[in-house]
Amino acid sequence: MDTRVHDILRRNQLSVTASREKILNLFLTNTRALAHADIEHKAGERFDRVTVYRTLQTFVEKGILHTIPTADNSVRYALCKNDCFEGHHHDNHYHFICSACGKTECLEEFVIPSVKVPKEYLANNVEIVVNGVCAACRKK
Amino acid sequence: MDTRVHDILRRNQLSVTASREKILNLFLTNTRALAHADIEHKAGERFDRVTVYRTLQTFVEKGILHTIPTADNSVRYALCKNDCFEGHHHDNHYHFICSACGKTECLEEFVIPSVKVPKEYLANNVEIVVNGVCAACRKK
DNA sequence: TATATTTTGCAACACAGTTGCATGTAAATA
DNA sequence: TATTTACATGCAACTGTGTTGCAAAATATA
Ligand SMILES: [Mn+2]
Ligand SMILES: [Mn+2]
Ligand SMILES: [Zn+2]
Ligand SMILES: [Zn+2]
Repeated sequence: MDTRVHDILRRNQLSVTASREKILNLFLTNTRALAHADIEHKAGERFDRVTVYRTLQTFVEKGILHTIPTADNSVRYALCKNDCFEGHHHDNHYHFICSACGKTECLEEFVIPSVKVPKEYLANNVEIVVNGVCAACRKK
Repeated sequence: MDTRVHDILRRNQLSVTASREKILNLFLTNTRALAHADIEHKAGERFDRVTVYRTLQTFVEKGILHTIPTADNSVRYALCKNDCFEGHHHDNHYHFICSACGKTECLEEFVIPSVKVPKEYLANNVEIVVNGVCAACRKK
């Protein structure tokens, strides 16, 4: 169990429970984003489906996780950087999904390009998802 | 009923049925993208849920409609331009969703900006959805 | 019009996600 | 540490969305 797990939960005024520890640990020990099903399989078996849903919901509300929109309309979750907090996400980055292995990554190192909108329109937020093949899969 | 309805169906080797006419007409007489629920309400009442699903599926396969990914994971459909055909979509544009009225538009007039990916990665396809407020809603 | 081919509606199902409520567990307090 | 209080969990039941098989109906074709 990653040592940060306990701290992150306390910092967010969450009581430390087995399911929260287990699920948060999954994200701290994996670089890739996880779908609900991944979590239910890896952490699950031991926890009720509803508990997994509620835990993920809580983590998103607290700014511990953020969701990633995908073209196939399945929700994935990834760790937020430290500057997200309750009700205020600042996840100014876009995402990459490998079509071969399904790996989903936050690309935090690149700047979101500016995107045009029609005259008189106001753009608040730009969601970008890049589909492609990751380095590991290209070598195969 | 829009005069193009019949032609579009025949051009795509689809038999002309009441549900296909009605649903296709909805898209030709609306500029905005429609969700399944919109269609079921506007065209529905008269058609079975399953028929609406199958009709939309067929239209997407034929290249008459394309789907739009949204952050809230609900599928929306919009008319393709003429250069899409069976199994080959060429919808190189991004989308705008108004957070006030829900209007969803294809922004065909702008170029998709180039987006960086990590070294050794291959980018195949970039999905962009801009959330904001449309001109009509800003004036209110 | 008669026939072959598609499409439709219905029922039944699968799956994701939500809600209410009683019980169990963690945190706060004494 | 023992007690109290607040919160998290599991279960059952439910809703919404999308799919499938099949018989009946509608369409296209000759
Ligand atoms: Mn991210
Ligand atoms: Mn479009
Ligand atoms: Zn990969
Ligand atoms: Zn609007």
